[in-house]
Parts: sequence; C-alpha cells; structure tokens
Amino acid sequence: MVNHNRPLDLAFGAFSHPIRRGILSRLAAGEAAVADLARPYRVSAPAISRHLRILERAGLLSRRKQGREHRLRLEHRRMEEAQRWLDEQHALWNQRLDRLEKYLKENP
Amino acid sequence: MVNHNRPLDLAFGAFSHPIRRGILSRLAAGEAAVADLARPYRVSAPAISRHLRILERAGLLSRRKQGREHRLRLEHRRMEEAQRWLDEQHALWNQRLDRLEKYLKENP
DNA sequence: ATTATGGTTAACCATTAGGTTAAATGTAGA
DNA sequence: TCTACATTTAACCTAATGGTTAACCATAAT
Repeated sequence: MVNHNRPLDLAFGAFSHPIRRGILSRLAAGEAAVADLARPYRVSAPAISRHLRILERAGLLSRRKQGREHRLRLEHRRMEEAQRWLDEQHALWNQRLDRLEKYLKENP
Repeated sequence: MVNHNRPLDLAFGAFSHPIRRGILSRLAAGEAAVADLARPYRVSAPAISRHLRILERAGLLSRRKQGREHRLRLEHRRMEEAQRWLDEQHALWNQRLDRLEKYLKENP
C-alpha cells in the first residue's frame, strides 16, 4: 500500500504556499510574464523565480521564452488530477455518511 | 494581495505526502486507531505519529483518547475548504476557455 | 557599443519535513 | 505488582522551503 504518486505530492506541495496559489489564480485568467506575476508580492525576484520553478516542476505551469521575457501558462491537467483526488475523498466519506444515515433511519 | 490563508497552506501541505493521503483515505471509511493507520506502511511509529500531528495541526483530523489508544477521525470541513479552492480555480479557467471558444466560433 | 530590462543562478541563512533509535508516558491485563 | 501494549517525546541526521543580496546571462533600446 505504498501508493507512490510523486506528481500528486508535488502538486499539493505547490498549492501549500499563498504566493504560488496566487500565481495559479492569476494564470487562470490567461498567460503572463514573470514580472506580471511578481507584481502583487513584496518579495524579491529570485523568490518569485523559485516559486515558479516549484510550480513548473509540479507540472502546473509551462513556460515559453519570447524575446527576453518568459511567458507562463497554466497546465490544468495536473491541476485536475489534484482536484480528482479531493473529489474521490469527498465521494468516499459521503458514501459512508449516507450509509450511516440510512442505517439510523432503518434502526430507530 | 497578500491573501494569507494559513489553514489552506497547512491543508495542502498535509496532502503533499503519500502516507498522509493514505491515512486520510483510510479515515474516510471511518474512525481508526493509530496502529490501524500505521499498519500499511513500513515506517516507524514515531514517523506515523508525526504525520498525524501534521494532519491534526492542519485541522484535517481530530483525536480522542479512549483507554490507551487514540481514535482518529476525519474532519471534512477543512478538507472541503481545500476542495473548494480547487473548484474555484477550475471554474476560473473554464470560464476563460469558454469565452475563448465562443470568440473563436464568432470570428471564423 | 553601451546601457537598461527581464529573468535566473550562486551563496548564504533559518526553519521545517521526514526519517531513525532510544527513552518516556499512560493504560490494560496477569 | 509486574509486564505488555499503544503512543508520544527526545535527540539526532539529512534534505527541502523560503527568503535574502550579489553576480550573471540574454535580449532590447539608445
């Protein structure tokens, strides 16, 4: 039951920081360059650069160099995998709660 | 745009390890004691104990001592908050893709 | 050819994660 | 009471996060 799922590890790890979540939200609205993504935060450029590296390693975004700027865009596939895991959990515990409720209804 | 959301940070951080996800899955099926949760994994008891602490600190499970064993159960509220964040992202990028599709349909 | 801009890499620091073994705690059973 | 069991805490190690400043690389603008 080792169930090694490195992509999911990386994706959830990436979600665990507010700046990275902010960047993903921003990218949901469409492509952007590093400077655009950095603007809202009061951290240094290298800090942003590393957040981007973490997101990229997790497969949550991809980059293409266009002139001197890097344009980032969301990769929703990986995002959806994470969502799927949470949905599954939700289904699991709901299923259990439903059974419980049914049992209580039948055994008053 | 700092948007500090510590609970979400902790929840996603907690999801980022396969053992912790396994534990949550197991708990979706109902309450369990520490030893039950540890059984599938080949790590020491202290290791499990710390995974549990991380899950607990993230508000994803609660514990009650019953005799000498600790019974853990899922706290789905926090789990649902995380799910909600992903759902929102999904909605955001879908909305954008829909607009794009519509645009392409109207400008052939 | 210089300079400015967009971004990353290097080197450093402090904190946390993830594991180990050994020792401590609290409860149950003989 | 002595022992066995369930679990945590302590002490230790290594690796990864998250931030900094300073230096670097590539492209654009003058």
